[in-house]
Amino acid sequence: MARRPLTNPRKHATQERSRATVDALVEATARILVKEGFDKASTNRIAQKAGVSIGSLYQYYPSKEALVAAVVDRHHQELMQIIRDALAEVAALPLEDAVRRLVTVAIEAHRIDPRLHRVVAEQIPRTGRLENVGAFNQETFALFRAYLERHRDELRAVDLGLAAFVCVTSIEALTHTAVLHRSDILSDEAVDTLVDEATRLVVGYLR
Amino acid sequence: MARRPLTNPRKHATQERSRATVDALVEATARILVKEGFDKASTNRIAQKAGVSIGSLYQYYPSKEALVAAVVDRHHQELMQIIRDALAEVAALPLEDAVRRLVTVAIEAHRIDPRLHRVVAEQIPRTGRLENVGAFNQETFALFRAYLERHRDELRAVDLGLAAFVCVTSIEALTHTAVLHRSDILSDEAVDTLVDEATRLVVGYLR
DNA sequence: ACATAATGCGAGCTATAGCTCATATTGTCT
DNA sequence: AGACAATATGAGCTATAGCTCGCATTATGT
Repeated sequence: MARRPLTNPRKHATQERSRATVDALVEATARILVKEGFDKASTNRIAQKAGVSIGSLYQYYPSKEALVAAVVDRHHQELMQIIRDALAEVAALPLEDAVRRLVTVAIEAHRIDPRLHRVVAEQIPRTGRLENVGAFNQETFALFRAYLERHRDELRAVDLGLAAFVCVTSIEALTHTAVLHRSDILSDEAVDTLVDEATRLVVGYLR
Repeated sequence: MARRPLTNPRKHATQERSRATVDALVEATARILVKEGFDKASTNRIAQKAGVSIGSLYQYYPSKEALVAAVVDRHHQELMQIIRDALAEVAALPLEDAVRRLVTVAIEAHRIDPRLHRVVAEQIPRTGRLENVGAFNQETFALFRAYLERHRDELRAVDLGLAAFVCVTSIEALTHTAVLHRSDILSDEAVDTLVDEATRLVVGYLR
């Protein structure tokens, strides 16, 4: 296996000024990745676009990969928060309502910044953040599983861990693929149909 | 958008000897990608491992990306053939039998060489082969849709194009994710359960 | 105000990746 | 056998990416 470069930030910035620098670097990295692709995202270019010197860049991030990883992590934090909120929101709703809402939220989340989402998905293997993604998914599985446990009376007999895997993976794939490769399915009228179908898929499976 | 390097082969090799050269190059690229990762796959290294001079490499492939694209394409051809065969095989089977068989085949296909499969999945964005993947999926959708048309009497009223999208995307995601990230679900005993669940998901949705 | 720490700077070094081209070898055809 | 095309070779050029380091500037605390 290839040895990966370090991807953790170097210092923890304490002053206001330096936090701004760090933010600018991550933001610039994201913008360049989206607009110009990974290859154009050289450290010099990132520093330039961030309005920061190359020296400062290396004070906070030990490598280009670390910056990309920061972008990936930031995006994942945002997504996880959306998922947590959504699952808290639907905790008491009956199965079908809950699933429908979750599917809708998933589509909305993917639509916030599809280009960044695509880039993040593409860059994950490079960042050595695959394990993090594993953890990320684990949390989602666990949260959804908790919902299922609470609503066990609405379900058929089924291993809840496995069911959570099946449902979450399917919903994620459908929304992800639709947003990134099938914008035709997502016209304002068509979205509702997709939501209906995904809901039916999951609900039909669970009971 | 970033301009991508050319990814098409340069000349078409006619003699026996040169075809061997080309094969060795693609094979070496695949091996290096799997064992050492994209960064270590320099053109010099590929040529060396293929037992071919760097000059010869550039006679057939204009860039490193072209070689990676060749690996991706080759893998996709193989997968598509498996899918075509499987769908031909189940064409006359009733819904549940057909789906169960397809899910099984999908898992088997992913298991042939999981590490290569993972690498290919990771490298697709870099190769500019996303459109090809689109086409690849289009064909799969079309083939499965044809099956659905033939068995319409077993299905509820549903847009077959959309249904094909939902089913194929779900099956692909479940098998892909299970093989790459959840080997626990794929122990010899557990596979059957996964097959059952995936089958139930899809069949329940379709009727 | 001064000392000390935190942050910022950017010219320039090192390494290596991608690639070319002049030349040599091997195959094909008559 | 000779001529022409196809294929193979690898030393070495060019460009640029990643990164360091010595020094300048700005903040903090007393």
